[in-house]
Amino acid sequence: MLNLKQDHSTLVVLSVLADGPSYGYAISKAIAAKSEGHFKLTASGMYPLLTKLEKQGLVTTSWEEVKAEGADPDATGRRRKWYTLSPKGHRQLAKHIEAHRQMQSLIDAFVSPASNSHGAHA
Amino acid sequence: MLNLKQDHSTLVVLSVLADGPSYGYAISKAIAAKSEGHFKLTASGMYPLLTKLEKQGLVTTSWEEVKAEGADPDATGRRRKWYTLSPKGHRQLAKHIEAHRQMQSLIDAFVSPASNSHGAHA
DNA sequence: TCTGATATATCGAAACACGATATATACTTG
DNA sequence: CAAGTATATATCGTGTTTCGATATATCAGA
Repeated sequence: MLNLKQDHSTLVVLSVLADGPSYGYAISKAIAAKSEGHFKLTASGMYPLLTKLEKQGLVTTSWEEVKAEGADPDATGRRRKWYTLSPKGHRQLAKHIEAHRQMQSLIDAFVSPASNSHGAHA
Repeated sequence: MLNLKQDHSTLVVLSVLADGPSYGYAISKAIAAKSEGHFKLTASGMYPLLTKLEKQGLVTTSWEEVKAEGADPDATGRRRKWYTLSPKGHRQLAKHIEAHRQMQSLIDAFVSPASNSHGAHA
C-alpha cells in the first residue's frame, strides 16, 4: 500500500476527474479500486489537494444535498461536494502526463540494462 | 531543470554507482550529464543521501587524497570520498527498480488513453 | 592574484506528509 | 431501536523533506 505524494496525487486525481465529475470520498475509493488497492489517498491528503486544485482553477465545484429516501424534505441531509475538471484542468492534466512521461524516459536512461552492465564503466 | 526527490535521487544515485565507484561531486555531474541537464541533485541533497546510503550499508566508502602534480608531499591535498555499491546495495537497487516499474504501470492505468476517453464515464 | 571549478558538509526556513481528531449523516443488523 | 459500520468533509499537529544559503578548503587557468 503506497501513500501517494503530491505530484502523483495531482496526476491521479486529475485523471480520475477526466472520466467525469466526482467528489472526494468517491475519488479516494476510485483510486484504491483502479490501483487494485496499491494506492491510498486519505482524507488528509485528498481535501487539501482538491481545495488547491479549485484555487488554481483546474476544477469547478458544486454542493449536492444527499437525502435519504423518504426523509423529511426539510432535513439537512449529507453534503457532497462535486468536482468537475475545467478546460484549464484538462490542459494541466495533459501537461502533467507529458511531464510524467518525460520523467519516466529520463529515469529509464539510468535504470535500463544497457546503462548498468557490471564492469563496464566509462 | 528538475530537482530530484528522495525516491528518485536514491534510484538514480544507486544506478550511477552500479556503473562503478564514484564520489559525490562526480555523481552529481554524471546525473546532470546522463539526464542531458534535466536532473539536478545538488550538494545539499547529495551528501545527506550518501551518508544515509552508507548508514544503511548500501555503499562502502574510502577517502582519497587528491594531490596536485609536483605539490609538496607533506601538503594536505583535497579530500575525495569514494562510494562503492555493496552487494546489499545491488540488491536494494534491484528492488528500487522493481518498485519504480510497478509504480509506472500503476500510474499508467490512470493516464493511459483507454482510461481517459472523454465522455466515456462508467 | 583573482576567478571559477572542484570537493565535502551542515544549517534553517518553508513546504510537505499523514495519522489522529472532529463533526455529521446514512445504512445495516441483531 | 440501538450499536456499529460506512459515507462524507475538513483541519490539526508532529515529524519529515526540501533546497537555497552558507562554510571551508584546494586546484586550475587567465
